[in-house]
Amino acid sequence: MTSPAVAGSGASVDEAPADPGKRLSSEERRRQILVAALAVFGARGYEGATTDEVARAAGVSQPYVVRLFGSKENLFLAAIEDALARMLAGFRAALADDSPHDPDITPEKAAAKRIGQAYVDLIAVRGLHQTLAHAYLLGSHPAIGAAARQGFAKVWRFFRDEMGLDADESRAFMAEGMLISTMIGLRIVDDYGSDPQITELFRSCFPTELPHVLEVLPRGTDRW
Amino acid sequence: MTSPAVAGSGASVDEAPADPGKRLSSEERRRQILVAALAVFGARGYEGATTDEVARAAGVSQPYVVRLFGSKENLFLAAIEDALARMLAGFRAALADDSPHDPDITPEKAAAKRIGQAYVDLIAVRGLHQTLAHAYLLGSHPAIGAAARQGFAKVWRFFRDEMGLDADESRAFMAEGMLISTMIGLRIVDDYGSDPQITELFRSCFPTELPHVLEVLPRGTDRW
DNA sequence: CAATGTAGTAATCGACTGATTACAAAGTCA
DNA sequence: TGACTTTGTAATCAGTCGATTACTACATTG
Repeated sequence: MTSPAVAGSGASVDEAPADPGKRLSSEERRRQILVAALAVFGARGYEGATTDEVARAAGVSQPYVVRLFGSKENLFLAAIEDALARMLAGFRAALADDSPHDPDITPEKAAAKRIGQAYVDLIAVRGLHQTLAHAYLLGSHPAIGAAARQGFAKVWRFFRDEMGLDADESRAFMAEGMLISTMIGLRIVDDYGSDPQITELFRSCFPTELPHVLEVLPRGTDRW
Repeated sequence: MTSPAVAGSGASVDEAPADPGKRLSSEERRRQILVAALAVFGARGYEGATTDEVARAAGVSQPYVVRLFGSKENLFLAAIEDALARMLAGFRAALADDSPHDPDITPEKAAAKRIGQAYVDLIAVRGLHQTLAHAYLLGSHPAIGAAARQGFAKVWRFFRDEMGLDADESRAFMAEGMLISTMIGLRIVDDYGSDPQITELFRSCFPTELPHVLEVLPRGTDRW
């Protein structure tokens, strides 16, 4: 395994392997591998990703990845659980944030804006949105499908119960989220500025966060 | 190849192989294979699907699938092109439909409703929504990513130019579409009725089309 | 009927990949 | 120091999959 950097059919996901020869606790190594896994699974999907690519991105050997997580399937399940936990943590922090906001809008509107921003900010966690989106499409898979449904329902419950939105508002929120995830997975940002239609679509989706999004999203030849 | 019906790790997609021994024109066979491809790619994704599974679903041998389309990648590209053409054809038919509508709503609202309905009706084309959604997540893939971006932009242009929506309305439309695709890919319908939260989410997404959706969407042990 | 083109398959190959095994090296602690 | 645990790798295997090759059977046409 570990083919000599043949650069597969498309993007390569190169995480910094950190300084070599360093021994870490298995817990810390596990966290590193999860970060790498989000990037690789996000770019290639569950089946398209290889444990070897995750390993190289994390700076460890392929067998070690398999041993730490038991199997590729378990690694993917751990990755989406991690992604979901990060997302809900970000949402809860944004919800609890009581810094002064524009007095012209209601506190509910202000909270909604913060949470939308938190969702967009998660773009910075490489592959998080894409990995979740991939998981959402694997409903037919016995193990992954069940986990994905549970995760999706968890987000729904956050909007309904913790944020206090009604069903229609929650649906609208999730719909915007799915669109944003789709556009990230599409790498539509690559065409921003070149195609006027795409530019318009992009502007419409990130009305306020545009500068931040363009900054945090690698473009052009940059691969992730 | 063609393992003896070992039923992979999850769903099996069994298309009727029609009566055997029948020779068809390559054009007709191509169409059959595209139907099978949508079902298989939709359930398993691009990398997860195998040309052998597509072949069995279409009732032909695996090498013939490869020969007719050149490669698995070309087959996938043909599948998403077919899916998109079907979708836009459905949209255009719904837009042109001038049957009498509720006089309480504007013609624009009525057209929007018809097109939403047309989108939901495409659920009947097995795997169409899911295959497109998979394609949308492969933005990093050199060939598929480019095709997916073009297709996505095509839909956007339909809403803006042919349907005459403004940017915000178009975005809202596409967002709802992405949410619907996600819920289909998740197979959330499987949990409809069992989990009250899911039932609510589902009802919120298909407010009017619910009976039709529940009818057209196979549930429970039924695999697709 | 011969000739040529078209639809289709069986067999098989080479590359890839997840997993396993066996082993090495570094820390830990009595 | 020496036994034991933990982190980590090299080597390799068995299964899978897309693609290729070589072939057969049916159809069409002159």
